[in-house]
Amino acid sequence: MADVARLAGVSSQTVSRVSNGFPGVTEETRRQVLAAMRELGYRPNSAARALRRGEFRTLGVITFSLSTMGNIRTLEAIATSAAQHGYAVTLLPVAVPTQDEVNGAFSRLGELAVDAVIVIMEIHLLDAATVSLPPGVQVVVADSDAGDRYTVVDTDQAGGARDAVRHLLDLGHDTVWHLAGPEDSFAAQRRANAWRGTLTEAGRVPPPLVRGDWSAESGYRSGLRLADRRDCTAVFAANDQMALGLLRALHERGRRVPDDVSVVGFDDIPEAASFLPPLTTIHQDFAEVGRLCVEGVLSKMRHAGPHGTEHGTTLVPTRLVLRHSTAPPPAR
Amino acid sequence: MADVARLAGVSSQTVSRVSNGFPGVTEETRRQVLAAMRELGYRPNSAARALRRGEFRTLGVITFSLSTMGNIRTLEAIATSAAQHGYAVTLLPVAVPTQDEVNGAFSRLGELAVDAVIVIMEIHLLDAATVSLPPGVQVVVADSDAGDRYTVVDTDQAGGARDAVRHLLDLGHDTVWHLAGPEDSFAAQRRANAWRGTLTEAGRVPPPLVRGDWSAESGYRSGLRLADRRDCTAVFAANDQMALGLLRALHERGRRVPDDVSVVGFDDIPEAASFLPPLTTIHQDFAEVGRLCVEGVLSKMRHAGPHGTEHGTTLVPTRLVLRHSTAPPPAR
DNA sequence: CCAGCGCATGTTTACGTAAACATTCCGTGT
DNA sequence: ACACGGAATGTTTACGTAAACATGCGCTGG
Repeated sequence: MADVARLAGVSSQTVSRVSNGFPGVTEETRRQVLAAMRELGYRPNSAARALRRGEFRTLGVITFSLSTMGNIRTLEAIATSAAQHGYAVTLLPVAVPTQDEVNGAFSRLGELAVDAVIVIMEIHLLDAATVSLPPGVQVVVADSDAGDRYTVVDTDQAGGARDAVRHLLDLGHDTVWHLAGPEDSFAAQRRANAWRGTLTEAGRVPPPLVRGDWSAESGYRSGLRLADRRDCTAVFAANDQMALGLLRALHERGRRVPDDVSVVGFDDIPEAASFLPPLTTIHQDFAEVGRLCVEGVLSKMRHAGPHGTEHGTTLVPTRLVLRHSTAPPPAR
Repeated sequence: MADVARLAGVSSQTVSRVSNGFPGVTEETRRQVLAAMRELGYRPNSAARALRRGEFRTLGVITFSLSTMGNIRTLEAIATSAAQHGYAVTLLPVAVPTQDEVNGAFSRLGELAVDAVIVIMEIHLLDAATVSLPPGVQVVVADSDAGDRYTVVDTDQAGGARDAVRHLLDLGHDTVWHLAGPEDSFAAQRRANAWRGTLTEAGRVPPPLVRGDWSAESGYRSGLRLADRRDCTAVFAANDQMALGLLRALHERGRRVPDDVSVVGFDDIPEAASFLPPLTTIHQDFAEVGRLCVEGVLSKMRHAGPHGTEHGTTLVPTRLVLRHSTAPPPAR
């Protein structure tokens, strides 16, 4: 910076002003400074900048393995949205979802160059960890509940599940089976609860819940069992991958979709339109979730009161995407 | 830090030594300092640290949309591997793959808190951009070629494609059709070249190349055309998504897989095992690619000579995963 | 015609850390 | 007993930036 100032024949402070786009610099001077910067290949040193300003212009994102499509899409939206606000995003991968690992991530985060944190994670592992967060670092949680203790942005899991079940009921099915996600997932829990609730509200008897683990393979295994039940004509799978496995199992057992069995998924992954048959599913707007996470955390940073901010949950609506995996039940 | 020093009754320099795990501190003193740190909730300020040390312990990753499974898995491996080396990862998303966007990403990167850069991207957009990189920032490119100008880590695209084609030839097919990825992708180009080369070597006539864009939808569209050709008994799809679309098209047109047509994919996405039928495909080891990117860039940082380092390409081998989408051709 | 004001620019300083150098203190060998 | 060496710790300083404050200059209005 001193070199630039020397070359441009100004003081380093003026260089600083130009570099930050501050007013109070003549157009003429600005041009000279910019020219000097270019000539010397000057780059502001972000460490010094952060030290001086007391902020990093960086958001930390804590997440488990990026193996689920939802997390990835959310992450991508976060990165894009953060960039638009002039923030960078640094990734804090947590290899294994254990309390120890999460604690580790949070304590590493303590010495990390980050102004705020977005957590894409089930909440229960978070509870014991947050205490070690440096004061003043705001947190927003995606994909969880617990709006009373954290600021949460999430897909409207319940609404989506309700739409899926209603759609199948409207087609004339007596009841709807549910291929659920793993027990320790709040998203899975809420989809399952909404499924049960919607059925009960409609006066139907919820069949026993079938448990999967999000993977296509688990959908396939569950599907093999479901395929043998003649009274199963409609299945709501908690995600598209399991729906894919389910489709395969039904096909292998000679049960046609949608003629014999209707299937609805959840997520609307890009491939869902190319399943056999193309899958009717609940579309999640991950981009919106990511965007809201960023805006939420930035606004918390700006308005952080002395007594902390109040929390709450923001729900992002879903959308039922009709394709070809659902139909009225076969005539009896 | 000064507060900690005061409380522990030592100088700030001793605190620094403890905080960095340096030798030359009595066990007794160390304990006192650690206690003081805990009591005051001290966190080293990473901005000051970076300013003083001249390094950020952070790697930048530039990538297009995280929409392809390969990029994501590579990114995840990079993040994990970087964490193991004590490095954080910051994400530089490039929304649209245009020259302008890439240039923008690189210039933002100039003022970013990053010691080195890993680029997950096709090389041709990179050429004009790199010039603006701050000196001393090392670059490693994943998923591309151009080992003469950059240090590249990539899957052995050609080897994988060769294995796929040979497998089909070994089953007795006369020739193998190829459903290629988009023209501007080097990966697609290299898979296509290896496909053609392997056929020619074996004395077969390569059928016209069918062009897709990686999406399942494009695989479906191409598949509809392929399905009508009775002389097409074996297809090598350049990725699993297109293979999925292809499977759907063949099924719709009544051509059985693998009885009438054999299909081999590329990538081995987790869902491939649940396709109808389970897809024989080429497994890519993205985790290894990511790991090698990190190690490569770190080693370049350590051994950066005055005249720059020499480049080169590291290839990560693939593996043919046999499932149920391939069989000998139907008897004529 | 000059006081006074506002704008463009310069000077000083502090941000938190760690390298380099300085000091202290203790034990050992002669 | 004393000089010496080495280990533990302290002191000084610089890293690059930007806020706060200071300066100088031209222009306006009474």
